[in-house]
Amino acid sequence: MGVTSIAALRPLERSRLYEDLGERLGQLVRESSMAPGDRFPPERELAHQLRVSRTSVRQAMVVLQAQGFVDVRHGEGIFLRRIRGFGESLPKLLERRRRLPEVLEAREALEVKLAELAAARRTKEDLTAMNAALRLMEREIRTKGLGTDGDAAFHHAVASAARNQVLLHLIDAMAEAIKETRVESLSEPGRPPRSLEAHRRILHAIEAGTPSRAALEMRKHLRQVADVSLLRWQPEALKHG
Amino acid sequence: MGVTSIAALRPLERSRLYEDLGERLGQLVRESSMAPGDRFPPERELAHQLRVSRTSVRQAMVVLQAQGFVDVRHGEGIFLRRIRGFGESLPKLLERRRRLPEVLEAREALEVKLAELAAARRTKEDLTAMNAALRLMEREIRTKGLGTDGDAAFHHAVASAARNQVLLHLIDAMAEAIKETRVESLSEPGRPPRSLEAHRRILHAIEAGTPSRAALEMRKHLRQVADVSLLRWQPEALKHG
DNA sequence: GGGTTGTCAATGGTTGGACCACTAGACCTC
DNA sequence: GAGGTCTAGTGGTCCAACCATTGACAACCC
Repeated sequence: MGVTSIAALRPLERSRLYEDLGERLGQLVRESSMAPGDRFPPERELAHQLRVSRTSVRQAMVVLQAQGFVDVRHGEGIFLRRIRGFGESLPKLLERRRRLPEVLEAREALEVKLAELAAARRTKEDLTAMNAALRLMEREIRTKGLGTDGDAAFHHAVASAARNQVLLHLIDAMAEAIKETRVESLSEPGRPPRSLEAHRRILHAIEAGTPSRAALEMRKHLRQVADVSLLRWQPEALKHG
Repeated sequence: MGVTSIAALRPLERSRLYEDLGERLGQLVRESSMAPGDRFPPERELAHQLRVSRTSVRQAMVVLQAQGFVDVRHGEGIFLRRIRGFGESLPKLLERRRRLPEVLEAREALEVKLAELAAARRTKEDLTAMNAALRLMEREIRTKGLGTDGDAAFHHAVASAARNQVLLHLIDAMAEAIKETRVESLSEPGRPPRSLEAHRRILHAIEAGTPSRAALEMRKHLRQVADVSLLRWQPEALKHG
């Protein structure tokens, strides 16, 4: 075995200072019995005590603010909003491949509802978009592709038709992880044509305006998607690393 | 009517510079035909062209990075990851009260699935927590409270029992908005005791380990919650401002 | 020629310090 | 006491410098 496989020689990746600070602040929150509404020490003091510049503290805070964990009020101070998951961002959570089973479950939760709503609210334009997506998928498959682009376009069209920005935002936040599940699933032999058929059934239900049937077809479809060895659920206890 | 109600005199809230920058970058992304993978201009140049300090550009980028919209690579540059929803954070989206109907729909999507999973995966400890939550809710109601704390504790216990960190993260991100819907709903006359009953039925299903029934009961419960005038769906077109 | 090494410019990462803007509370005046 | 004024504390923004990483290319060596 060559030197390249020695664990100690893998490229060491340095985290950014503001990320470390975020974690540190998480510790602070969890270990100091702070409650929602409590004020943090001033930025200047945090900077001094943690031996970093105020700029770095601010970067950390700006992120926490955007994630809704703290409330930064000009002239007043920085206040804790919620404790659970403090500092954990979804992108970071989704990076780990072993989370794919969880992603599938979340995807089902969201997309079944999206299909249901889409059946009730879709416009003519929405249906046009869905049809176009399926034609694209068909073309991809005919030319020996997996049909991932058409697949993605279809699900996006459904999500748009549901007219719910909150749901749309949640599903978008998982977009990248979902893409992985899509590739994983469509790579299974014989899968693309079956997937196309499933999509057609979903579209018919949405076209017919029958929410419950749309939900049902979407659920069936996603269960099928999840039925790939790599994507199956494993209890926490069995996972390594 | 006093001067206090003149719209122009409401406390004008200044947005932060980095927030504006985020939006501006969003414009840039949408209007300049950038594609995922493309590189942004260097921070220094953006700062110069937008007439702001590099610090402010960096704050904006740090947020976008945390939200997964860009990829910041030391020594290389900043790269676009995804376009849809660029710069829109969930907390900001949820701030608007008129989104409550959408929140309810998202909540149903997630919690029905959580209940289903909880019925399959709950441990003895999970059930203990759920029972404790219901006892708390009962106590609150007996003392003329709304039972919101017990309600929250119960739903949290269910979410934990589902053993899915992704779903947990999503529901947590909406925690504050959900709290509003909870108060809104439990304030309806006669609602708390009925809500408690619904919770009992959910718990029984989870206890019995019957996912489909747990899902059903949770759905019924949440439809009930949503049945309050303020929380009903209104099409975009009818909304003001 | 072909690989190795050194150098350098571009670019993000971090710092310290200055000054601005907002808030709440202390204080003063009447 | 009501009202205004002042001020200390705190976040918001800017600047200029320097550090760290990357990639490209020149210089070198065999």
